[in-house]
Amino acid sequence: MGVLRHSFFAHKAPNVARALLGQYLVRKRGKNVSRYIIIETEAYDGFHDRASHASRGKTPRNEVMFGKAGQWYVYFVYGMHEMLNIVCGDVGYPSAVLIRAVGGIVGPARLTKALGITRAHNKKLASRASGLWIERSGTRVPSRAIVRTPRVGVAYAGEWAHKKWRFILSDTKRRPKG
DNA sequence: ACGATGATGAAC
DNA sequence: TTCATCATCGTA
Repeated sequence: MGVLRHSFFAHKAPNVARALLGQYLVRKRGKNVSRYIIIETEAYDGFHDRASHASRGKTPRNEVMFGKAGQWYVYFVYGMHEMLNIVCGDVGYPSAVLIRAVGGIVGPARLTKALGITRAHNKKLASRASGLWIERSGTRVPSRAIVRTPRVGVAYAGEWAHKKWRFILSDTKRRPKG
């Protein structure tokens, strides 16, 4: 399936976060290519979202969030963990989606560790050239398969903390009882 | 429940 | 230059 590019990401982060569920995160290391279905995301959107790094203006760390959609934003936190985000929205409008979990790997720090993603990917385009990209899945995700919750670890963010900007692809393997 | 572990940004 | 904070995780 096709590589997702700028036009997919140039929208508001919550919409992109939801649309990413069921798509494939693809990692190429050497000659080995692995695909992982995206099952959990979080949106960080705009100047006023107090949970977002961008809420205190542009800084050296977060400047990629203000740039063109479709770039990776990878940052270091807690002295040991790397977090993988994809930049969204229009140039000048800071937003990004944190990829928190893929099939078989749950947790944003576990994900980057397992796939060998580091700050070296920061500001790189999500493309084959960077060895890390996203491909469209053929199958449609019905909205009833998506669970929305508040974001994790942002209790400090006041009223922004309870926005339901975390999107989870619920277990589809169950069939309706009948 | 808590410590690991270091970059970041704001204050001074 | 110092300091509190941090989009987490493993061990207890």
